[in-house]
Amino acid sequence: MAATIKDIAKLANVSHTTVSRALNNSPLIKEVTKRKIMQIAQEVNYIPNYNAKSLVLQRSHTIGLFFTSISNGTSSSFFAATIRGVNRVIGIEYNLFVRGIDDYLDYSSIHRKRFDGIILMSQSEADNDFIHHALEQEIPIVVLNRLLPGANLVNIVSNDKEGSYHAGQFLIEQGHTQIAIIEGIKSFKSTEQRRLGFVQAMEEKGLSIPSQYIVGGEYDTESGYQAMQQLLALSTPPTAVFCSNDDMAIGAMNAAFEQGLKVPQDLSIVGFDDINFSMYTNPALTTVKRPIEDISARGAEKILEQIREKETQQELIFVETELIQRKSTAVYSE
Amino acid sequence: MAATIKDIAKLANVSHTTVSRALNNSPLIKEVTKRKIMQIAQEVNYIPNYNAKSLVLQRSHTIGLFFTSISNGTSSSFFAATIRGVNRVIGIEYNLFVRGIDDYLDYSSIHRKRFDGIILMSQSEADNDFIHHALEQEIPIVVLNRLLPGANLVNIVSNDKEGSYHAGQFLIEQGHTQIAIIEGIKSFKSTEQRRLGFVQAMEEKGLSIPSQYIVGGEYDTESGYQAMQQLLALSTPPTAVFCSNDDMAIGAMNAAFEQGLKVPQDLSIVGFDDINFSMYTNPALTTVKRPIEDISARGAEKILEQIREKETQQELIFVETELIQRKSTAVYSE
DNA sequence: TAATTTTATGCACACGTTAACAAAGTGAAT
DNA sequence: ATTCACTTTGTTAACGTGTGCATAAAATTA
Repeated sequence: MAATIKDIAKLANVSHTTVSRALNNSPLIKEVTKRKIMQIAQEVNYIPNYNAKSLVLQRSHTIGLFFTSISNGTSSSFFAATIRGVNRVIGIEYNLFVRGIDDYLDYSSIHRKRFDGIILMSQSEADNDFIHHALEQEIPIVVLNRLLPGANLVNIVSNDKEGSYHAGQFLIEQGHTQIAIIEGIKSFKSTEQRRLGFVQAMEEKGLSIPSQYIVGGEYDTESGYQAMQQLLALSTPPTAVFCSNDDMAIGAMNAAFEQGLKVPQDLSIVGFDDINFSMYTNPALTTVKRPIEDISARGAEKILEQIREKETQQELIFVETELIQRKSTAVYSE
Repeated sequence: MAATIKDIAKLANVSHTTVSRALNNSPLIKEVTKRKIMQIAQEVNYIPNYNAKSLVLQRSHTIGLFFTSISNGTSSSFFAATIRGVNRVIGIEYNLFVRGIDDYLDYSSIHRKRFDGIILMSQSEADNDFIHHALEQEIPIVVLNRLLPGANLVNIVSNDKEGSYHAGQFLIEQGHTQIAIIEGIKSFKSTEQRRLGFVQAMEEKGLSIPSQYIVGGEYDTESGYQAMQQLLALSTPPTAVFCSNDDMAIGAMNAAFEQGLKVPQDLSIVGFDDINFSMYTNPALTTVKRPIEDISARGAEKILEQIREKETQQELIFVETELIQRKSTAVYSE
C-alpha cells in the first residue's frame, strides 16, 4: 500500500540507495536527480517508515515526558502546563510520550533505543531510581522541578525556597506573628524546600513556629480544607497561613469561610504556584508565581540540544519565583 | 550493548528463530527449551527492540491521544482528566502519544504504521479532516466528546444537550425568567449542544431569550468574566446565567462580585463540567457534571478492543450528565 | 525393523531504511 | 589518447525480529 523508497526507485529508474540519499538531501546526488526523485516522492505520497529508520539509525524519534505520578499529587493545572510547555517546543517529527513513573513496575522498557531523550517532571525522591536508570542507560535526561545537586544532567528548578521565604517575609511585614504553614506531600522535595524558605523567614525575624502551626497536606484541595479545619480548631488559631500550593490554599479558604471567617480581614492566606484560578478566587489569592510552562519549555529545548549535540551536559538552571500580591492577605489588625 | 535474540541464541545454542518463538510462547517449542531460553533472557536482561518488532509486524505499539488543540480552548482540568482516564487503561506496553491536531500542518505523518489506534478528544468540526484522514488510512479511531452521527467509528459523548436542558429547567423552576447564557468557542460542537439544550428548556416553558442574553465566550475564565460584564451592563440584566463551562462560570462570578452583586442572592450562576474547583468556589458552583475521565477511560478500552479484534466497529455511546446542586443558585425573589 | 506420522528446530528471507565500499561516468590535465 | 581525479550512482550488508518452508529428531504404527 504505502510507497517505500524502493517503489520510488523503480519509478525513477535508480537504485533505492539513490532515493534514500536524495530524500535526505545528500550532497552526493546530482541536483537533477534529486529533484526528479523528490517530485516522484510527492506524487506517490511517500511517507518514511520511522520504524525502519529508527532500527538502522538507532534512534527512536521519541521523547519521554515523565511525571512522578499522573494520578496522585499532580494537580491538573501543573500537569497541563507542563505538557503545554514541552509541546510548544518539541516539533512533530518527535513522538511525545507521556507517562507516570509509578505506572512502571520495573524500568526495563526504558532504554536508549526507545527514547532519544527524557524530560522528567520530578516531584519526589522516589524518582531517583528512575533517574539513575536513565543515566545508566545513557539516555539524555533533563530533570525539572527538583534539585539534584551534582548529578550529571540538566536540572531546571524554580527557586521554591526563596519564593516561600518571600511569602513568609511578606506576611511578617503585614504585621502577622501567628503564622501557620500547610505543607504538601511529605515525600515531595518541593514540600521541604517551601517549608525551609518559610521557616527561614520566620527565624530571621525571631518568630517561633509552634508545632501545631505546621500541618501536613497532600497538595490537593480537599487536604488544604482539612488542614485549615485543624488550624482553626486550635485554641489560638493563626492570623495568617502560608499554603504550599494554590490548590490547598483554595481548600483552606473554604474551610475559613465555613467557620464564618473573612479573608483577608480575619485571616490572611498565601498560596504557591499561581495557577490559573488564583486570580479568580474570591478574594483573589496572593501567591508565589512559579512559571511551570516556561520551565517545561526550557527543559524541552535543553533535551533537544543534548540530542543534537550527542553529549550530555551538566547544568543547573534556576528560575525565579515572584510574589503576586492579590486580595487574600491584609495588614494584621487586632 | 543491549542483548538481542541472537545473543540469547548463541548462549542457548539454538537458532535465533527458536529464541523468537520461545519468547513469544509459541507451542512449537519444547517446554524445556522454552524455560531455558526464558531463563537466559532474564539473565542478560533482554528487552525486545520494538522498532524491529514494529517493522516486521507492521504494528507500532503506539496509541495516539489527540486534542483539537493543546493550547487553545482546552482547559487544564479537562486536558488532565482526559489523559488520566486514558492512562489508567492503556498498559505500558503501549506508547501513549499526546498531541494537538493544530500542531500539524498536514496529516501525512499520521498513518497506520505509526499508530495502532487513535483516541480523539474532539471539540471542533475542524477535526473532521483529521478524522476523515484516519478513517481513510484505516487507523482504528474512537472519537470522544463530539457527536458524529453515521460515521464508521466508535463515538463516545456526554449528553450535553440534555445536561444543559436540565440546567435551564432548574433555573426556571427556581423562579427565574430573565436567564442568560454565556457560550463557549463558536466552532466547538459542545457550544452548540449546550445552547440547544438550554434554549429548549426556555422554549418549553414559553420563555423567550432576548439576543443580548446570548453572549459568546472562549471557554476560559477571562472570557467568562468579560461576558458577564457585558450582561451586567444591560439595562435589565439577567437574574440567572447559565455558563457553558465551569471556567467561564468562575470568571462570571468574579465579574458579579466586582459589581457588588451577591451570588446567589442577586444572581444565580450555573456552570458545566464539574471541574475539581467547582466544589471550592465561594459560593460552591452549581453545575452539570460530565465524567470526562470515565469517558476517556472507556474510549481507551474501546480502542484496545478494536486493535485486538482487528476490526473497526461502529458504536455510539452516550454518557449521562448530572446536575450538581450547590450554592451558586437560589430561588428568585424580587 | 521399517515406514509413517508427529514434534521440534533451523535456514533463509522479509520488513524499510542507511552506509561503507565498489564501480561507472565525466571532465581536465598531461 | 591516456591517465588521473572527481562526481555520481549502484551493490551489498546491516539493524532486530518474525515466519514459511525444509529438515532433523522423536514417537508411533505397522
